[in-house]
Amino acid sequence: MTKPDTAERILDIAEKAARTGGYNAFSFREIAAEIGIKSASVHYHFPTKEALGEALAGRYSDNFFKVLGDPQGAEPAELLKRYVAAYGAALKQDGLMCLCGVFGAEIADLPPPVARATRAFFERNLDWLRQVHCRHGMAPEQAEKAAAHMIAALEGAMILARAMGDAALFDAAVARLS
Amino acid sequence: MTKPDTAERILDIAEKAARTGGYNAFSFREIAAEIGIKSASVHYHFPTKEALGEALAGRYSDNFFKVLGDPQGAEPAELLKRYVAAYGAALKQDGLMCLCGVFGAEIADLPPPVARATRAFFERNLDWLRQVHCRHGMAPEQAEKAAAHMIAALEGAMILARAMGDAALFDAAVARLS
DNA sequence: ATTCTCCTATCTATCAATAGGTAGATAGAT
DNA sequence: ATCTATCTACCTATTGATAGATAGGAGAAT
Repeated sequence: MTKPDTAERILDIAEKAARTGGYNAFSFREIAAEIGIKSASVHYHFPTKEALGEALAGRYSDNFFKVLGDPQGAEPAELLKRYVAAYGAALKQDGLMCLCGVFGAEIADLPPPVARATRAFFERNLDWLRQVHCRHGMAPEQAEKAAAHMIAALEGAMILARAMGDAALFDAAVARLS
Repeated sequence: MTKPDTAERILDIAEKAARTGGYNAFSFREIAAEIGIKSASVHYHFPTKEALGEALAGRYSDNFFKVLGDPQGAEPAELLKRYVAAYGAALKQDGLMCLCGVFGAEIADLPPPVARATRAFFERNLDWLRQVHCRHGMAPEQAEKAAAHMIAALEGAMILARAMGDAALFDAAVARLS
């Protein structure tokens, strides 16, 4: 039989809540209640909230880049299309914000380890995009700007679409990117 | 003498906290402590937290569009430059996020009146930009996309710059806009 | 085979801190 | 005498976190 893997379920539930309302939107008690255990048992798997938040951002980042694949792999144009689609999927399939987008908005109030993990996500994004743009024949200076622009447009597009309750606004906002 | 105008001070303090850590980052007690009154007195000016949040978003929006001015006023190119500068000022002068950007990221967890006021901010943004772009000779369809794109890029650029602790990333991300 | 030991994962029970909110009193100004 | 703005004192709910007990399984020692 498939083992419950409580730690994974904790992360799943916490991620969903965090991507809806930020770092304060998930609590040990709510997570425990949804699984059907006690809040003390959640502390067994993640000793503190900041440890849970850090694991959350780390797993989200890893999953994200597993989908994107090697920046030196497929054709640059194809990779960029895949990049935009990854954000779109997070919004439309999950119906949620980007976890690190939410954390990024409130970064100054996050515990240092969570803030670090959030920063790492954006650093990896910048790095991945810089590589792809350079392969596409762009000068390093321009690649840097293009990378920052793409991240910004996609994170902002998610906020705008969710705020207005209109997923079509996401597509409108990022139409010029791909 | 200048009267204290407690309500205004409450809004100032709450706005700063909210633009740092979102809706849960400001509390009646913290606001009261910073002013030097009791939390019950804050309830006198704003009966509930959602009323305070709503007033917060409303005032932020009004101030923002007072800076921008009439979309039918100055030259379109000049207006767009002013628009980008307004976001840049919010980030660099205040050192804070856009209030409605933070609220937008956690909109699904906000009390309905606060969510409405946040949506109204973005609606006004879309409207203002649509008008300016149309005046600039853009077709309505393209103006809609361009408007959504600008809002998204600017909100996202603020998140990225704050998350990475590097204001230059804001300029890099929005370089192509103006 | 039985017993002892250890680890895993959960439980009960509780703590101190903080949250938003309310009732009712009070001082001062109009 | 009324209104404004504050106070004191309290309530209930929720938060993250901890101490200590418990049940069950795995492996080793007898």
